[in-house]
Amino acid sequence: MTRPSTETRSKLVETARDLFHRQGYTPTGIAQILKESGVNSGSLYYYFPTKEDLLVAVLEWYRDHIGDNLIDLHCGRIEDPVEKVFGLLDGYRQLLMMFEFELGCPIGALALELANSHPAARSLILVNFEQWVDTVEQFFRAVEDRLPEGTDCRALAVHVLTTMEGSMMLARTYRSTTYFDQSVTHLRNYVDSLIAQGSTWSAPKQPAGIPESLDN
Amino acid sequence: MTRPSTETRSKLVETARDLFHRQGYTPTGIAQILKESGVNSGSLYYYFPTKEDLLVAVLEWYRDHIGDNLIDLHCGRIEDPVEKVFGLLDGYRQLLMMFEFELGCPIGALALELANSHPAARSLILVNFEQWVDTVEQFFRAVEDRLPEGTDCRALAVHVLTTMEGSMMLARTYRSTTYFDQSVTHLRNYVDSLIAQGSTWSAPKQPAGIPESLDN
DNA sequence: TATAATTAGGTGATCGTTCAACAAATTAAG
DNA sequence: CTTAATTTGTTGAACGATCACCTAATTATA
Repeated sequence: MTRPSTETRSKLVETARDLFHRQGYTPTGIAQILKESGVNSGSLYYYFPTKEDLLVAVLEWYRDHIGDNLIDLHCGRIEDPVEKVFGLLDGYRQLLMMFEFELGCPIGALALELANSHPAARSLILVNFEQWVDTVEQFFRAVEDRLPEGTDCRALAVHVLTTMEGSMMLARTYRSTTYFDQSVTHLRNYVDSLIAQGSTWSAPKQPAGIPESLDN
Repeated sequence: MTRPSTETRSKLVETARDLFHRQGYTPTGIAQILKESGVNSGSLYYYFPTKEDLLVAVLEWYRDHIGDNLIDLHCGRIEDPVEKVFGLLDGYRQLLMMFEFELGCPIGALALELANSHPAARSLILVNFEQWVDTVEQFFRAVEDRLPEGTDCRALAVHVLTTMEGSMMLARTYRSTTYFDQSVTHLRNYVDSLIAQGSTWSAPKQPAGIPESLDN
């Protein structure tokens, strides 16, 4: 049975993706991936010489499907760009509740687990974050005229991402969306205040911290 | 040498704390803890029947020392409560830079790693978060009169925590404080707007999401 | 002498990984 | 068209290393 060339490979990526999401990278053993995918070890190592190569394939899958999976799914039908942002956050909220807080942001969890030890994973996680921020940035750019003049839409999108990641962390720890909701409510309140400000006032002032360039 | 009763034990907790912080719980092996602490395996299992018991001891240590370590250390000399909040965040920023983004929030990383699989750890992580939020809440309460009437200081403190955790995640991934700074700047901008609002306007409206009680 | 604590050499199980043999599909030769 | 050679993919039993953990003997304290 050598015909379904890529089928075995993609089944491995799919199984690994699910297990890494639920359990993390290190706690997930090769044996478990083999068992749940119904693939033998030799086939796995035919496609992925090391476990880390499989991890890279999973992160590449996320990179290539983040658009389909998150953005369009959660906020495709909403028209107002600002509502799209919070529709996206609500999508994550639904994910939390649907799987009883066992699943969070797959990228975020892997980020903290692997940032120090797996350089290849780190740079792919970085790319995933960039794409996420890109998307939210576009939403804000679409309403740039409603925001205070000179507002950095990308920095604002970054703030949305950090709020989301932090909120997911608390939600999974507390097994409750209470803190998630509280934090997102404050974020919404902030964005609202920016828009209210935008019609009359000027831009928010620049960072107080020491500026530094991004080096990846 | 049985005299220094707690010395062996506390050396184990200290070593485990450091390794869990740098590498995470699962990737840290008992053998490494024994090697770096200079303790034999029998002694470890005399105090901690399982690896998870050692983890619990580490989290209890954080619980009992969070006041000394984080709050007083980073923002003890600052007088204005709002500045204390952002002084605390700056403390984490310094931690990131001092250890070249290898160290983040020890609780946050463990939260994502263990929330699903280790119930005892989860509830202790929860307690640590609570203490952190308590502290920041007190800071906001001290300036409650400057905030819009009816502002939920605890919810605002939660928002600070989520921003911090999310910002640390991005900082460690990007190995840069740029995004950290951008997010914190927006948080500061928000708090400033609340204070500006507080002198004239009313409270921010209630959460849009479905309210839910905290169950731990 | 009773107890608290440490030493150090183990245990079986699981870790990620390897590999020789094999089967199916593709290509090339007759 | 048939057949042989080659490539592509799969099988499943192993490998050594490390995993968390155990325990009998020993030392120190009270």
